[in-house]
Amino acid sequence: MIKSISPEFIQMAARILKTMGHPDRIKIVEFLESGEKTVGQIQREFNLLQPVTSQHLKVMYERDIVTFRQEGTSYFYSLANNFIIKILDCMSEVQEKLDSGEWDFGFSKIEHKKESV
Amino acid sequence: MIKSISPEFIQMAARILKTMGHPDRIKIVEFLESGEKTVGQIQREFNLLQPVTSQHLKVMYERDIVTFRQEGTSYFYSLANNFIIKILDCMSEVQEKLDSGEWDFGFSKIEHKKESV
DNA sequence: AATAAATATAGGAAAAGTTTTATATATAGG
DNA sequence: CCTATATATAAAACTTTTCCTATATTTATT
Repeated sequence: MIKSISPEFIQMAARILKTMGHPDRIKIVEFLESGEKTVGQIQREFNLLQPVTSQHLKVMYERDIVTFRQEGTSYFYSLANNFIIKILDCMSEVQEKLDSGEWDFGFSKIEHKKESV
Repeated sequence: MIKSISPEFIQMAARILKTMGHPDRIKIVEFLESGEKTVGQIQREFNLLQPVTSQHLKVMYERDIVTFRQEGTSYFYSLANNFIIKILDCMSEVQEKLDSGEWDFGFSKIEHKKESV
């Protein structure tokens, strides 16, 4: 029997994948994997503008990717669910395969167009 | 030791996740998991307009998610790499956990706002 | 050669996402 | 109270997607 993914799940997954489809956000989420971080820590870690950092976090909060707790003027953000962790795991597995040469996508280059648009 | 994902990989992953962040495209890719399909088969399976189907496939082709072979007037599309399969696996694992009640994201509601007191 | 079938491409409008600059809010410390 | 710090929010300018309608291209068939 073939697995079938339910429509509601697909909707939810699409929202999450789309949201995660941004380099900064992948980095942030990966950073959060090691534990909660304040906005300032995240901002400094990746050299982001403060509003950009806040906005990424806000979007991810609205989409249930991160959550936070406030303590004084600090906001500690952390991962909100296991799906995200799964996705991170998935990514590192894939990177391992690529590193080991077991897989080769043939598009190690960032730029890579078969067709211009 | 903490895994670290390389910058180039992050760029690539972001592109793929973003592209996969669309319900139709998740469905299409899942459909392709069982083997190559023509545009018409895909279109009929999900009741999509023909140009929409073609466009999704074109975008996914440009981003190395699918590939195709032509035979007469038919274009047979199939999955282009293992990352995609990993992502699909990841999604079905997550769905299983949700179904079994082992996990609960608690966000069935679409709207969900951070409100001050 | 004419036609049909399958699919691609083009163009534009609407929607969604991103970035920048500016400002507001809330808390802690003096 | 006043000020500094940390973070959020707002608004506008852009940039990218997405979706729709229309049309083009290619191959097969008659």
